[in-house]
Amino acid sequence: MNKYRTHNCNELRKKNVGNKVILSGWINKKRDHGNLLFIDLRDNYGITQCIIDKENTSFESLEKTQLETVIKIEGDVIDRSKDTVNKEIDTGEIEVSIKNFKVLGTCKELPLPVFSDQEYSEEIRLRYRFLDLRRKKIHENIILRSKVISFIRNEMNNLGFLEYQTPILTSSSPEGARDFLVPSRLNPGKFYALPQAPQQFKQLVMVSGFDKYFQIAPCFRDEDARADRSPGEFYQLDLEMSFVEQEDIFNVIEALFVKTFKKFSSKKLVSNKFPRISYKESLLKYGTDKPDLRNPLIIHEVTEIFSREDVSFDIFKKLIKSGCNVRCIVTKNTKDKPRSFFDGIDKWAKDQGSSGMAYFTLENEREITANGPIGKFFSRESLKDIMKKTGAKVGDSIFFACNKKEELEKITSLARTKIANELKLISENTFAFCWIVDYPMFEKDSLTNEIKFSHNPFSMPQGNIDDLNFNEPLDILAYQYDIVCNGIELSSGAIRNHIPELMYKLFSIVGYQKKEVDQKFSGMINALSYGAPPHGGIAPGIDRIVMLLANEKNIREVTMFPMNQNAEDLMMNAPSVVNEEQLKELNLTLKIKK
RNA sequence: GGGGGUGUAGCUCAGUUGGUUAGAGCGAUCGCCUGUCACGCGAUAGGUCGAGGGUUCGAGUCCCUUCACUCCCGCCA
Repeated sequence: MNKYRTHNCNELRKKNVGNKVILSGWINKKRDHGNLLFIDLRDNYGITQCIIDKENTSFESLEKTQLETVIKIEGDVIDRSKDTVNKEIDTGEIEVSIKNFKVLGTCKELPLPVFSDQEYSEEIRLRYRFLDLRRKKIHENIILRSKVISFIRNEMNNLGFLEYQTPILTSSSPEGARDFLVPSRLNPGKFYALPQAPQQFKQLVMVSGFDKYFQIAPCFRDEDARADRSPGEFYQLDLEMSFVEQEDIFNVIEALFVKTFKKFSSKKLVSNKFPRISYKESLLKYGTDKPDLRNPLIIHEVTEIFSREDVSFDIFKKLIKSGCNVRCIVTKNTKDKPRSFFDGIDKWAKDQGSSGMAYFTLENEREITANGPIGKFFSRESLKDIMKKTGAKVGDSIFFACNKKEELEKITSLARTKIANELKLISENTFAFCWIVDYPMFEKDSLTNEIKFSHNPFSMPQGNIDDLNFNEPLDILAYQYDIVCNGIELSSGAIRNHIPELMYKLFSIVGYQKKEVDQKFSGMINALSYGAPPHGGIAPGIDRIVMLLANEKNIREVTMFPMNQNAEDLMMNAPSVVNEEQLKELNLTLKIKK
C-alpha cells in the first residue's frame, strides 16, 4: 500500500463510510470552532472535508498548521447528517474523522491567497506561479489544455497523420519575425536560430515522402507581446500534406475543429462547414481579414451615391475627389434609439482618430425621409438608391465614414464591432469559423512603394502557371488562406510552391536574384529540385484554440509558465546575465548601451 | 520605439478641495467558540503611500523625472 494515500481527495463517497483511509494534500481552508476543527484537504482531483476535535492529541498542532501546508491524514470515513451535506463538492456526503496527521511539506506565510476569487497583480502571479497554478480556474485551464492537446494528437493519428520532431536549433531565416539566436561554441562567430515555425522542415518532410505530417510544435519569435500573443514562444498544431489541394486541407481542419470544439465547449458552432470568404470581400464587408462572423453587421461601399448630383453633402464630395471612399453600416430598427447613441458612435469614431461618422435614420412620413444631422443633404431618389444598395429599410439607421481606403477599412471595422457591442448583437455562446481565401501573392509597401510578398513567399500562385501575368504581380492571387474564429486569427496556411523555376520567378518580382534565393533558402530550393510532391498545410495556434475553449481573453491564462510583457520569467529569473567563462567559451564580448 | 491605464499593509482595495495620528476586508499572531463549508466573536502586530526631485506653512493627493506591471500602436513572412 502506498504510504501517502489510499484515495485521492475527490474519491470518497457514501459507500466508503466505515473505511479507514489515508489522504494527502494541501490545507485549502480551515474552519476552527475552538474545540472542533474542519479542514478542507485539496489535491489535483478535489476536496475532502476532514474533521478533528479537542479529544484528539493532534488537535492543537493541526489547529496551528498554516494554510497550503501539505499534510497526510489517517482517519475514518464517516457519514454526514442530512443537514450538513455539502452539495458543492463531490465528496460532500461524507467527511474524514482524523485519527492522526503528519506534515509532509511546510508552508511559509503566503504572498497571495490560494483559496480566493480575488484577482491579483500579474507580477505576483507570475513570480509565484506555482501558487497561482493551485487556484481552481487556472488549474482547470491547464488541465483542459492538456486534454485538448492529447485529443488533437489522437484525432490527427485517426486522420492518418504521423507526428515527427524537427530541430529546435536551426538556421536564421531572412524573412519574417526576429529570430532568437543561440551562439555556437564549436563554430565561433556563428549562430543557430530557434525556429519561428518548422515551416521549411515540414516541407522537407513532404519532399522526403512522408505524406502526412503533424507536430505540436514550439515556435519562437522575438516580437512584442499582446494579450493573445505570448512573447517569445508559443505552440502550433503544425501540419502538412502531400498531393493535396486547398479543399483537402480545409476538410481535415473542419473535421478536427468541429470535433474538438464540440467536445471541449458547450458553445454552439454556427456551422460545420466553415464559410469561404475572399480576402477582398472580407476587407470590404468587414474591414478586416479576421472578421467576427458572430457580428451580423456588414459594411457597404456607397461612394457612388455621394457623387450623385441630388446629394449635396459637400464635405464628403470633396474628400471623394481627393481619392477617398465612403462606406456605411446599417443598423436594423434603430429609429427609436436616443440621440446619445448616435452621437456616442460619432464621438467614439473621432476619438479613434478618424473624422467621425455621419448618420441618419430612414423614416416614412408620407414619403421616405432621412432624419439626422446629414439627412437634409439627400434627395428622395438618392435615399431609395441607398436602400437598394444596402438593404436598409424604413426604421433603420445608417452610419457613414469617408476616408482613404486603408483608414476607411480600419475605422469601419472598429465601428462594426463597437456598434454591435452597443446594440448587443454578438452572441457570446457561439463559435463562428470562416476561411479567408484568395490572398494576393504580392502587395505594395505603403512606405517604399516597392512590391513585396504579402504573406508567405513559398505559397503557390493561383491559376495556370504558364498563363500567369508577371507584369501585373498585384493581380496574382495565392493559394494562401487563414482560418478565423470569432474574430481571432487561428492560423495561416498555404498550398506551397514546389516548383523551383516558379519560385525564382516570384522572388525576382520582389527584387531577389537567383543567387540570393539559392543562398538564403538553399535547403528548400535544393530539396525542391529533386522530385518534390505538390503539398500544402496549415498551423493553427494551440494557445489560441485553448483560449477560445476556456473562454479566456489572455493567453497567460492558458499557459503554465508564461513570461511577462517584457519577455521575462519572473519566477526563474530569465533572461539572466551569464558569467565571463561562458561568454569566453562562446567567443562573445558584450557591448551594452547605457 | 510610441500612446493609454495602474501602483497605498503579506493580498484586494478606500482615502473628499492639498490640512490633525493614512483606513477597511482577507491573511498573520494571540484569546473565546463542538457542525462549519467565504464559520462566528474579540484583540494585537503590520505602511519608504513604487522611487527621486519640485511647488507649498503643509503633499498619498498638485507638477516634473524615473521604475514596475498591464493594454494598445508599431512589429508578428
